[in-house]
Amino acid sequence: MAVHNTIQGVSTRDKIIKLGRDFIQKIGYHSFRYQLIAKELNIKNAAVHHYFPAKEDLGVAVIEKDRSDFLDLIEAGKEQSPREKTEVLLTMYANYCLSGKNLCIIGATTSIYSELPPKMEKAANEYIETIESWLIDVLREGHQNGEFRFEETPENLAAVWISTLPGALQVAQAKGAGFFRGVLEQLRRTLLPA
Amino acid sequence: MAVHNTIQGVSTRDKIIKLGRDFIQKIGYHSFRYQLIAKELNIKNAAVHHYFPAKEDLGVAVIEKDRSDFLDLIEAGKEQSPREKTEVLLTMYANYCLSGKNLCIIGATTSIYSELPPKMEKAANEYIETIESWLIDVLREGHQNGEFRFEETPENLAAVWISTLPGALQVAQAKGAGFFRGVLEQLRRTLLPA
DNA sequence: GTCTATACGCTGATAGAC
DNA sequence: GTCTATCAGCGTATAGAC
Repeated sequence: MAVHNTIQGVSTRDKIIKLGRDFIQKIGYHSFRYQLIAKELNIKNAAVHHYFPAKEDLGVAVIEKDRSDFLDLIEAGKEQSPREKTEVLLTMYANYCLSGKNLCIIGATTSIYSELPPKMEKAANEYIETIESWLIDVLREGHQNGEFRFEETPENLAAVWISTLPGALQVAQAKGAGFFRGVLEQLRRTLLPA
Repeated sequence: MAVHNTIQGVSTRDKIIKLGRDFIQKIGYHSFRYQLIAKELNIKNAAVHHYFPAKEDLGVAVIEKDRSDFLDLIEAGKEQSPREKTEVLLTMYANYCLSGKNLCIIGATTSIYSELPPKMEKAANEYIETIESWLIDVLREGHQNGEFRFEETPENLAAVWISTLPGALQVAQAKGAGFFRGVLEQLRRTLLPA
């Protein structure tokens, strides 16, 4: 599909997913419209529907793309220390904040969770599960090798992190980037209590 | 206005605000419609518009009502210890989780922050500021009297709390109530590190 | 793959009678 | 204060030509 475009670099389909993700993270799934993507790509509404017949199809593709990118990221860093691995996650969120992405995928989906079409709910659950289970493993690994010194369970600590990061990204819109930096500083401390 | 209704108990206007808050916390501001309120009160769409001509007017009223309720709550507990005061906040959120309220007002507003009408943005900012400044004071008070033993600044710790609580409420929809309890347990520990 | 054109439903909102 | 009636606008989605 779209062979010539693929050869040139990025297919229209991939551009749509990328733009869809950008818009969803900036204004949320409900506020994002196909027209925004069409305008950006200088095509028409109907052309976007050619790739993703229903909006929820694109929604699922965006979630899965972001999950896939995350898996690539952790695969690339699998030889790093636990501390470095947690920094990957924190840096990812710091970049969201700095680049005007007001929501992560977790926040974008859970803030409208009760309204999600079944396929999107399923994709969101898998997405969250992926990050959570990875984080639990990283925390446990760091605890066992002595790099981390927290006293709570890796499960509970991971639960706090995947709640705090989406929440802080949202609240930082009202309180500013300094607010978010303070939260990051705090999360780092939870790994090494005095 | 609506004197006879007020005498009977609760005015239609107050019922609309209460229902508006319920719906906003369950399905979010964008998904909530006047028709849902009208149906619940056995009146028509136009009747709701009589009290709140524009949807954002009701949005503002809901935020201010929730802020007012919170102020009443902390006024009632002003003689409590810092520890008891923090429990008031945690219990409030635990009740959200248990009563099917998927979003707090902070989460409901910050998840669509970039799309908020100016008046709602202002109301949201005041709301967040109210909770944040109260919490900072409580944390500082508890630290000074020795009830809390955290090592970070009250400002940063408060920032974490008002990010974590809205975030955890959202994510708990996907992970279940046990997830939320784990987060609460963890937050309590941050006041008393080992 | 992209277009024009259009249908459709829904929601916010208004006018005016009662 | 509540109603009936109605509207305009928007967003999703489709049909069919090119």
